[in-house]
Amino acid sequence: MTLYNEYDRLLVAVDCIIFGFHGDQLKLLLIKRDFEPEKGKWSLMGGFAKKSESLDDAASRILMSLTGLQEVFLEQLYCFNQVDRDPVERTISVTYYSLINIEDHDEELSKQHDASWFDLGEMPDLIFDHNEIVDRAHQRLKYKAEHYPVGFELLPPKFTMPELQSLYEAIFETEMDKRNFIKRIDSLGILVKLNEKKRTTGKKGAFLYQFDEDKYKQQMKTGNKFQIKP
Amino acid sequence: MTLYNEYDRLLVAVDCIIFGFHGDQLKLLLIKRDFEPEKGKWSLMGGFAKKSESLDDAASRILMSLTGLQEVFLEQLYCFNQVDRDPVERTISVTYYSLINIEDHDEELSKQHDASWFDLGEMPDLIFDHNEIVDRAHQRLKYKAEHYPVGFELLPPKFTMPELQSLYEAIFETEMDKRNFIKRIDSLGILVKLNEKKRTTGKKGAFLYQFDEDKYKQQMKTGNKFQIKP
DNA sequence: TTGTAAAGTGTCATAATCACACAAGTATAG
DNA sequence: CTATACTTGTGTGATTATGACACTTTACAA
Repeated sequence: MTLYNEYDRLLVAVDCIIFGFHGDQLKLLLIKRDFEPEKGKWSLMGGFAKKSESLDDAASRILMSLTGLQEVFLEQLYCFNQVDRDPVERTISVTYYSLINIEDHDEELSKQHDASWFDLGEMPDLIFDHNEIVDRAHQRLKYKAEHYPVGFELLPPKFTMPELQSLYEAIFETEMDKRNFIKRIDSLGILVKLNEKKRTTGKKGAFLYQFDEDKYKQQMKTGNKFQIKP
Repeated sequence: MTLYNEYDRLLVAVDCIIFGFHGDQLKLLLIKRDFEPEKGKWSLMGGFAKKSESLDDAASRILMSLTGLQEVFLEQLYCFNQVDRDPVERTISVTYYSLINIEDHDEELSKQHDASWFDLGEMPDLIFDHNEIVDRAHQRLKYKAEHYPVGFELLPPKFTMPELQSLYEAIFETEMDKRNFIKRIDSLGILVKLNEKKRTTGKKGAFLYQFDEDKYKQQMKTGNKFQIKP
């Protein structure tokens, strides 16, 4: 076809912001680049879009190649489009953020990419506009976690209330009152309390809970709104 | 430079969702295509990204070319990226939505493009995935209007309370109680009440108000949150 | 002057939010 | 075996926000 001949074609990068949570800290998985430009600097994991592949699929592929994970939370964030953002050639970056259970990812793969986890509060300088991208991803995560049950994506399937609370505190960068927090979570009616305790923290041990997708859908159908306010 | 030689370059479309408001109705400005493919069908106004121009600038240019307007609310919405969304060639579309005062746009220009306004509830079938794009834009507008004072972009500088209310009702697709609505708006402390009345509707006439950007910033600084709930 | 159409105004009951402190359970150390 | 240390788990009441609700005012037109 020649219909669109007169127009420019652009390089389209797909970059992934990969969130994890461990030890009260919200974390990001970054790679140390072993290729030009900016070889040796830290950056988001990325790749280039292919003609025969959707960007959603490209993001999945890139995430898979670094973490070994598929079928995890992955959502488009924003298209960064400044003309000079990549010094080599005009490139736009369509970014995707992902929420993973940090225990699930393939450490072998991430070693191969010289990847490592950084606390969100202690990010190194990243290449190009990647620091700006991370900021926007964090903003989006705050919004998303407030209005949708995506926090559980960052936890193991079984988790304790104190863990859940400290996750939300990390996301929102606030402290919360534990009684009010539990009251709100309980009122959502979307968790199942198990008869097991996790004993690693403290001496008393804390009961484990599971998120129940069906209960969540049921609650939303009956007009209940998911919301966790900072 | 040859660093990125092995990668594909893609066509990048920039499409604009242009919202207006008139007579209690939220409206969209669409064009009847006079070019292939899908000549004669309705579509969003769009164009292609250029190598030497940011997408933000491209969106501005496209909006300007249809409406004559510059410096109006314009924000990136989403990058639509299905492989087969354009039958001619693989094209991704980075979309931008705009909120304009419908009285301000250049009718001459829109005539030249065979453009016309449609009520959001009575949209024709659009080309490609443009109906899906419109849905997403409306969702975003709902969110944005709830949390930021963007509604005023859709009104003339001076407007009445009933006009403002019917704007929000159109955006949220709900009805609101006018006493509670006015109470909430008043409590935001961001409007200036003028000593003029608009007499076109009804016989009594309604007082005119203006949005005050400075007051808004002041309110936000003092911890007041903008919010208009559906 | 009277009718009409839309604008403008206040109260109260209910629900949501927020601040706040002590007891319970258990592993470990003495 | 007893005491200690550490973290979990639980309830109430005051304050604030929300939502339902109906009549009066204004000014134009007949």
